[in-house]
Amino acid sequence: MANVKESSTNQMNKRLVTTKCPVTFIAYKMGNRWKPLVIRQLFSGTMRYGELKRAVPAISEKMLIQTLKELEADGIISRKAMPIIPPHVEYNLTECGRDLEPVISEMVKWSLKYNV
Amino acid sequence: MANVKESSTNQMNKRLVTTKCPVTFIAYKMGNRWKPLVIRQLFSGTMRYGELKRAVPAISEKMLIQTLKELEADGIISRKAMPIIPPHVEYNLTECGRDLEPVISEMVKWSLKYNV
DNA sequence: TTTGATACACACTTTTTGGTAGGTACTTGA
DNA sequence: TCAAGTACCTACCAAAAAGTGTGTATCAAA
Repeated sequence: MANVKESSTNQMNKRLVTTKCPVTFIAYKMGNRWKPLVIRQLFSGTMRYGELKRAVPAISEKMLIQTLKELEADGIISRKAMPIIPPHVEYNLTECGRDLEPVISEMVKWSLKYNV
Repeated sequence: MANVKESSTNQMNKRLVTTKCPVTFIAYKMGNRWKPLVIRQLFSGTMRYGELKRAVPAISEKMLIQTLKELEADGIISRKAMPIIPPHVEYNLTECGRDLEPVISEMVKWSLKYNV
């Protein structure tokens, strides 16, 4: 997405680890700072870019679109842009994204048990 | 763990996000590069430092102890050091760590469905 | 005519993570 | 006496992630 040095040991290890371990694989798909928050919003249905922005107020616009682009590239969400002015863009979970529900629900269970 | 600037926006957002979102909370606990691999090893029982090193060959010693220290600090694993020479140190999952099993199993399911 | 809303894009800097390469202490076996 | 095994620790550097600030086009309302 943003300036990756494919030849670095870091990237080699990342590839190694994500191909050898299913947990690390999914962790890289949905485990960074903002992805879970965006995914969670979309569980309740279609949302526009601006709605997402307001729903996750602490996120910067850069991180929001970056997150959305990555999720889209990974097939977790879909993007539908209406060719009108002013622009109107809708985001949705794909089937793959909706399949994250049981994963997320187990994560929430654990967190509620061991979090404050 | 290593040189964190508590006052940065980065850290503030991290705190915000991990306290407000249970998914992000657990993601930070077990979702970085090496933690899942180490945790997985320990699912099969007690292991010594050197055994873990051999079981996860690509990991550097620095990352291995760093990973172990963090998991220990988070109460996910326990460390037992025998006061003998040469040293003998055993690592184990705590109850909290073992409770990651259902989470991990859901993650694996998703990964196997959507991975190559 | 300026402002606001829409949904971004891009250059730049700060902060964090991960990797490299060395060293520690102590003992046993060759 | 020299190497090997045990379980680490530390300083340093490269790379990635996250954050800041500005700019884009188009239209409608004030």
